[in-house]
Amino acid sequence: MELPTRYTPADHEQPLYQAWEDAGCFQPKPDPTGANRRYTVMIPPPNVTGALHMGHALNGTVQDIVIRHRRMQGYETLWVPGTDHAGIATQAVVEKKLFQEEGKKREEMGREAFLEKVWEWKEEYGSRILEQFRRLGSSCDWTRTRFTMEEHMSRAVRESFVRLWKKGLIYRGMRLVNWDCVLQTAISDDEIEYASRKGKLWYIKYPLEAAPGEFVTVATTRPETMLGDTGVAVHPDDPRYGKLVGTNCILPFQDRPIPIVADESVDPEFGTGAVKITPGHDPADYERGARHKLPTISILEKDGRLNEFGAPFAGLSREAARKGVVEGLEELGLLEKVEEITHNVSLSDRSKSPVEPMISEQWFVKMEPLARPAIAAAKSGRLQFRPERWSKVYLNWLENVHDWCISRQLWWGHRIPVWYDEDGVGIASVTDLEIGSKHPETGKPIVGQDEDVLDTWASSWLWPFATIGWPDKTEDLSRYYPTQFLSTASEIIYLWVARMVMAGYEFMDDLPEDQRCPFDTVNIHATVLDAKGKRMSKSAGNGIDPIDMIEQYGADAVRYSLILLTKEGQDTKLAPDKFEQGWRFGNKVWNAARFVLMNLAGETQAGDSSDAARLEDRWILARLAETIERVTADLEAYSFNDAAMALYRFVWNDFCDWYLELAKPRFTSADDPTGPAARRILARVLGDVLALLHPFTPYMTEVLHKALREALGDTDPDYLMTSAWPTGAGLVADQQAVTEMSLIQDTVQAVRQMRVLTGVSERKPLSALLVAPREHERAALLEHAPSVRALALLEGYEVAETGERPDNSAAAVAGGVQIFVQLGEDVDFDALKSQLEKRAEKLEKGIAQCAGKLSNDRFVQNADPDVVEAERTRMSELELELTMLRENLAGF
RNA sequence: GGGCGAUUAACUCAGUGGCUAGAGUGCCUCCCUUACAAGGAGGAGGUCGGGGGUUCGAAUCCCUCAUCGCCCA
Repeated sequence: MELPTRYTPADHEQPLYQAWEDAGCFQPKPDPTGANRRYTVMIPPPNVTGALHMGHALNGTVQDIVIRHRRMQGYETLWVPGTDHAGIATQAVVEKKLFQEEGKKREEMGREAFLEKVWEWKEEYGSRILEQFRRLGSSCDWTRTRFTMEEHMSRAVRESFVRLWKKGLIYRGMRLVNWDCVLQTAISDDEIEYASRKGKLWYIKYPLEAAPGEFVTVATTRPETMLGDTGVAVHPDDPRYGKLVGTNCILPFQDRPIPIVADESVDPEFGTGAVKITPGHDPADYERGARHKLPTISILEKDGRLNEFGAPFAGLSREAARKGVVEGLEELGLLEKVEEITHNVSLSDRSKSPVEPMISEQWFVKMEPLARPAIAAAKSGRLQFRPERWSKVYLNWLENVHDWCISRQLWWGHRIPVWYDEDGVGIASVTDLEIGSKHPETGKPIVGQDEDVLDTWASSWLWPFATIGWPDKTEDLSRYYPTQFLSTASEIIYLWVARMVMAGYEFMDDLPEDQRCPFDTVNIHATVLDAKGKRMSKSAGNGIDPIDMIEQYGADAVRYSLILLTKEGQDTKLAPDKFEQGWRFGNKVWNAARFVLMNLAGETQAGDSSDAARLEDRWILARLAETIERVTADLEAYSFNDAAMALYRFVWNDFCDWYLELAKPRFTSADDPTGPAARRILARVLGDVLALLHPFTPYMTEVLHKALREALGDTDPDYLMTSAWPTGAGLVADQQAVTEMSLIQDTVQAVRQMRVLTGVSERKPLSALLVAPREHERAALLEHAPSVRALALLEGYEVAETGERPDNSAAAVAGGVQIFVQLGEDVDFDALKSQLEKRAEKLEKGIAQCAGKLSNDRFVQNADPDVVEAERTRMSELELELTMLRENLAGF
């Protein structure tokens, strides 16, 4: 089997992905152990209008690692993919497209025709982000792909709505909500973005009713809202205004008297310390107004124009009204001053227009009863967060939860399943109610359905169970719920995670209490930042497109790099060249595999510790055993970065740097008796490494696995993806081999260092005398002489208990072994000498530290006996080495 | 304003009480040795943000200050 010298991801990725999919590898298979272990992950459904960004790529990688690892362990695994219908975003995209391409507005088309256009758009463009998840290698079961607007999800949404309705948890009311005047809908908090803008602070004088010619001055950034003012607030302890509390001032333009009230929430430092109260257009004022029983006036129409309460500016847009108000105040002499300020403004995520807090009639869900079990789940440990600290964010939100505004004035979404009779009395129903049919409670004829749709989250909070059948009692639902792992971004903890937990407890109520929580572990992945530490965002244009990186470096490199760079829960700064690390590692693995394959020479068996013929065999298999154990434990603990690092070190620093080099001489002569053992061990190590790496780098490992299996004579190998996870069977964690091997490594490195520091070519054969006073080191150096000689290129090789330094020799120390190497005539020892001196200083420092500790009675008495013993051992090792070093230095 | 996180080598980051504080990149010297020059061998480089405290012992725990960032209001 010949592999090309380089791996070309583009040649393999898509065909391989297709092959896996065609073979049904992504679909759940029963646990072969018969233990019925199952592992389910639900993808956080990306926005159907979205494109893959680095956060998705990281999160997709994390989920795929988890699911591939569990699949290989034999769990019956299911990863459900899908998208959410993103009400506002999608409607806005389609509206914009329609207007640009056909010059049509949705109002002209009507609801049904418009929704048809949205579905057409979805069919054409809506699978883009899922296609991008495929590029990443995500092993989702695509046969179970879900979309929050599909028929089945609709039924689930209606069922959930009706259940809550029947329990009295849904109500309708006039509330202050975030209003998008362009899209003309209520929007949720998460659909708002904040931008720092230059603005003005206007100081407006309100005449005092009882004292003509005197004023109270309020400062505001939004002067036009004064038309809806119903009061002025000051801090109760503010001496400037104490005597005014309880009196009225007169609202300019409308000459309405409004009261001056004292309220703790006022910041005396802001502006003049007196603030206008506009309950109809400011959330803080809404609460102040409620506390002081002030009326609420809404001065805006749904499109942002002023209504009759905005007199004398009725009919003007917000912007025109502001201009009119400011000019009018100037004319009236009521504008005290204007300051330039920088402040945060709230913009609608989609329309980029300023968000207008506005009173309107909306549907709400009472959250407090739903929150209770969700709080208990986190407190009892039933629900775990990783990193744990995020549970605080979750609990803080749930413990201060507000009722949830679930209605949106959109067309694209689940229409609220409420029908009204002629008196406007509503009833929720799972099935459509015919116009003219009798209202089940009032008996009066039904006249129509509520026009509004539900917030997208009102469907996505059902995701963990509605995707697998709920409200039907399906086989999937009973098999795969509750799930085990949810990985998502921190900003979505309360918007989505908390709501899913609430929904799980509320709607999966036919399960025992501890089975209702929708997942065991919530993993909060790192936030991906740009090279300057700023959040990547489309609007800032500082994002790195994962697909570009996949095309440049390959999906495996992108995945592995992301995991190497990202310690769980710690934000990560990313630049395009960071992906080189994963790419280099892939190249290393590829070439190590090439070496193995070109040296197998017909061997068909992968070996184990019983094959070990030499020290390096016992050593690499011991290290393999350690690595398998470590990686398995790390993955089970969701420590992806640790697992990836452990594999990196094993593959590069142990297998490639040492084992492959030591194996080479065993293949040069065909009759080397240890050749077959080396071949079997290479096959074993490579095979296990590919399996361990597979969750991280699925494509390349699958390609190499096939090549390896074929080289071992397996003509029709199984996919690595569905092969068994390594267990370390047959491997001995031989600690003595590890210790002996490090003596060999230290000795070789000491000789290499001598060569470089004295300028003697690494290709020039030399003679060495190794003086090892201790028997075990002497024995090891003798036994493993071929290894040392090969790696250090030593022609002459002598090991002795005692010995004098030969003339013209360089000297070094490796642990308790003195190394004398004859380099030839006229060699400059200065560099070597100063290196040895530096080493001696370091040893002295270490010895001083040890001595300090050991001479401290309190250390000896209080510290763990093992620690004290280790310190003593270390001290004597350092002293031995220093003594040898001093002898050597004296000889230069 | 509230909460959270970060500050360790030139850069990006590991390292939560005990080996001589590590890795990748970058840098310097040497090497195209038949897996890989996308590589190999060797090397330089850190008073672990400042200050205080706890401890036999602190990068690690506590307090405090500073700077940066994120989330929420």
